[in-house]
Amino acid sequence: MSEKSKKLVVIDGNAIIHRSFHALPPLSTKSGELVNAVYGFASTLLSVIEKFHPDYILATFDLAAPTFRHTEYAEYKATRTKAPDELYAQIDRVKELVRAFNIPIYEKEGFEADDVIGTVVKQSEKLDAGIENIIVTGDLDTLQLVTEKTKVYALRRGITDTVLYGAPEVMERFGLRPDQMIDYKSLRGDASDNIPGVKGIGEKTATDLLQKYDTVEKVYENIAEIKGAVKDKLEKDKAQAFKSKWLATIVLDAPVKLELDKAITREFDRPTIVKLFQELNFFSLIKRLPQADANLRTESESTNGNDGVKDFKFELIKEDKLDDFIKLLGGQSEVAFALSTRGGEKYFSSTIKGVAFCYKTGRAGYVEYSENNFAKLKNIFENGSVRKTGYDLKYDLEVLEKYGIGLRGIDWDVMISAYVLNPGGKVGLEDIVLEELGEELEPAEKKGQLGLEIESMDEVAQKMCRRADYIFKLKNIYQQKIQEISGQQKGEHNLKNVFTKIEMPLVGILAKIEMNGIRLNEVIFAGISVTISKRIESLEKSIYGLAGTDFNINSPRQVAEILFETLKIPADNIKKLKTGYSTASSELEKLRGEHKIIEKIEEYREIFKLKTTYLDTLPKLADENSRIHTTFNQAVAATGRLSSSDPNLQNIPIRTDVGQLLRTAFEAEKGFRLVSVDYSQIDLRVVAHMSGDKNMIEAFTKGEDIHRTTASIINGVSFSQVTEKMRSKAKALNFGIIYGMGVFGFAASAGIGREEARKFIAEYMEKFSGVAEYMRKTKEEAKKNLFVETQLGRRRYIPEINSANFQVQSGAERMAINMPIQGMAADIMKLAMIEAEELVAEYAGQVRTVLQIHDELLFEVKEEIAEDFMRKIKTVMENVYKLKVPLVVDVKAGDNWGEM
DNA sequence: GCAATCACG
DNA sequence: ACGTACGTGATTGCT
Repeated sequence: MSEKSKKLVVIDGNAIIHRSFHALPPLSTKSGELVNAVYGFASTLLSVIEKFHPDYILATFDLAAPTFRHTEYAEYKATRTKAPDELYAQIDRVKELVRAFNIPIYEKEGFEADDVIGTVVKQSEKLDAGIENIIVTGDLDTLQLVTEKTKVYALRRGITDTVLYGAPEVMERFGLRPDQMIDYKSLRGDASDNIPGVKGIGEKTATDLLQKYDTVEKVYENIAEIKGAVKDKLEKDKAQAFKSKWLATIVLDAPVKLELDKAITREFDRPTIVKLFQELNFFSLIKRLPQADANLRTESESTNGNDGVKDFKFELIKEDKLDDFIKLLGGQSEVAFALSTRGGEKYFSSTIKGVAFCYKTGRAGYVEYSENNFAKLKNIFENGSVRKTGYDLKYDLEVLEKYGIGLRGIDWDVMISAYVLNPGGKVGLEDIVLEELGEELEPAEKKGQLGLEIESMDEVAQKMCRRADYIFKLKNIYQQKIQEISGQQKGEHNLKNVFTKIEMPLVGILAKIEMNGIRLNEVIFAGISVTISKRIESLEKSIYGLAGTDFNINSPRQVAEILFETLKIPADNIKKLKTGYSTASSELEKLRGEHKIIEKIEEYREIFKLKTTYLDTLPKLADENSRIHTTFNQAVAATGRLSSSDPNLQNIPIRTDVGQLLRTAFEAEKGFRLVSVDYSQIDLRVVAHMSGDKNMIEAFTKGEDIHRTTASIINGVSFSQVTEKMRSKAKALNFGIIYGMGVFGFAASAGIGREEARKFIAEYMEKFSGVAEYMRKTKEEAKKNLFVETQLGRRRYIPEINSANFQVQSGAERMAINMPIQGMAADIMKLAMIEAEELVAEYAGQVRTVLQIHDELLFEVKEEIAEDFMRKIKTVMENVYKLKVPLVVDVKAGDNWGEM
């Protein structure tokens, strides 16, 4: 064959659906529809198109009606357990997808997909055109169809690992010709289809017999030659063997007709597929869609009402045009902008390359950075009546500030709006453009091989203008979505207020906190570091001595090997992981006293962690004033909390002695004090408020120690009779409430047996019936709505709440319980930060906010006014939101964080 | 790039 | 019968 032959791909729909359904995790859409099999099918289809570039594609499916095999042989496939409804529901989705791809569907009542496949493949083989057939399937049932012209492309282990079977590959794997696969099944049987075969003959014997005698028929013709048990078995099941052969033989003349011209791989309906993929949340697959040619693309996009590509005009604004451009921008009430920067994630290490402004959809201009250009643009940036939309404005705010530009008129941060609409979801600009507009956006910074910029100014301009344009469009989409959801929410609290009254005002505040930074005393750190290094060395030595050998203490695997193999410490109670026994601290704790090495390892772990994560790292990040600047992530946590990274300053140690010591290095500048303000028991107060539980409200109203009160109620003793033990169990119980505990989890954290734990929980639920009822209702609502909300209207979607998988569902229930609590505490703290900022402003220059650690705010305050500030901030924070119980704030001051 | 571990609220 | 409390981020080892 000198000419390149044409290719026909025949897709075995049901086989791929089954394979994907069982091999893939239960992916579901936002609306809770399970779509893992659809995903597997779509992904397979795209890889097949990419890999084979077929000239023709068609898909086959089984139909529900019984086939001729069932009619003739009642036991056929009788042992199959019916697949769950969740699988059947996906078949229609797959067909919808196949239609959108303009791929013809072949199916025939009374026949199985395999018969349809066999028939069309034979018909194709008979054509003169010299077509190469490729059967795409999830099992090996069609291997018998392999010939010179036909191959089988099968998925194995998951859906990414694949094998292409031609005759040589079949021979290699089974030691038989493809057509012998029928005979092989006749003897060996096939449990999944309930094809009996010959009882007692397995893979090995079947292969041996067929290698010698070729077919089942010839095996029986030569039965006299065969000896012993095999002969007996063959004779006993002779009828069954031939019946099996009949069952296993794929029909090659089913009443279907291959119509090649209708199977031509044609331009598929891109907008429909993009829309379908969006609906199914297959964003990664949109990217993998083959590019349609340019003509078709424009045409299809305009029919989609999406004029983004066609009607997009951008301009590189040169100096002589800048005044006109600024005039144009100054006349707008609303613009979107995208700042182009170079130099990294952190504002203090980046420089401005330029900026694109979009003043209406499809119209944007890019201005390259120069001192002169930006001196002029400053007027626009600082003009509050030109409302601005951007993406991750906190960063832009910081970078511009460095250039002496104070951004004003901040209206909309697209990243934040994406977050409030789906917290925990992806919020990268590339991600949301794909998600909302179905288009691919190239990443902001394109690096050449040496990390050098390789783009021309025109390219940069176009790219940034496009970004600004997308930002504008996304704002409109998100605004509508937020409006829509808010309309469905009752009362004054809704998502729109969460966005405009909480999240947007916070953007600028967080920028300030980040820029303030916190002062680190590097000398203290260096001192601790020296002491700790020595201790680590000595621990290493004694651990190696006790183990009798050197090993890497930082490798959990090697630690497990030493403990449980070398030293033979009994591992009965130890949790097992995929890789072997766990050596987590909770497990090591159980082993204390078994061997001296345990405590050493525990101590080694603890201080090694402190050294590598904090002592060695933080000093490197300090600026010329010894201040460290974290990044607060406002669009990450699914509950509404902030998170902190690069470095994370929300997890500075405190629980251990060394941890405490470490905190003393975080200090106030000379002439200032650190003031720490933290909400006392805010999570439990929120629970009391939300549930309206009588006992809890009473305890907080009276200002009692909540854990002690809980202990006294649960144990039925008076307040003064509560022992430390009782209190600590009650504390674990209260934490459990917040986390949606189970018996096991509570038992583990309280250090008691399961039976005792069960009793405690039961007792709790009875005495705190308001809490129990609240939890029940929350779950019920979550199952109905597929989301939960805080009282202020912040929402989290939890589609897995109705999962058929018990474990997934329980996990979702715990999230549903926890989010309104943790989320409302976060809402309150965010409101407090906004009001605190007003107070901070009153003390211009004498107070700066330096950190937020979920329920604590840290300020750096001029000594003279510290007392005054402490009094006022307490009042502000305690009155920021009215609960059914008082909000209590503890205020402390010190020269460093460790003192408090 | 993931698993295991551990720092915090 | 199953695995086990919510939410984060950083480090190390290992494939």
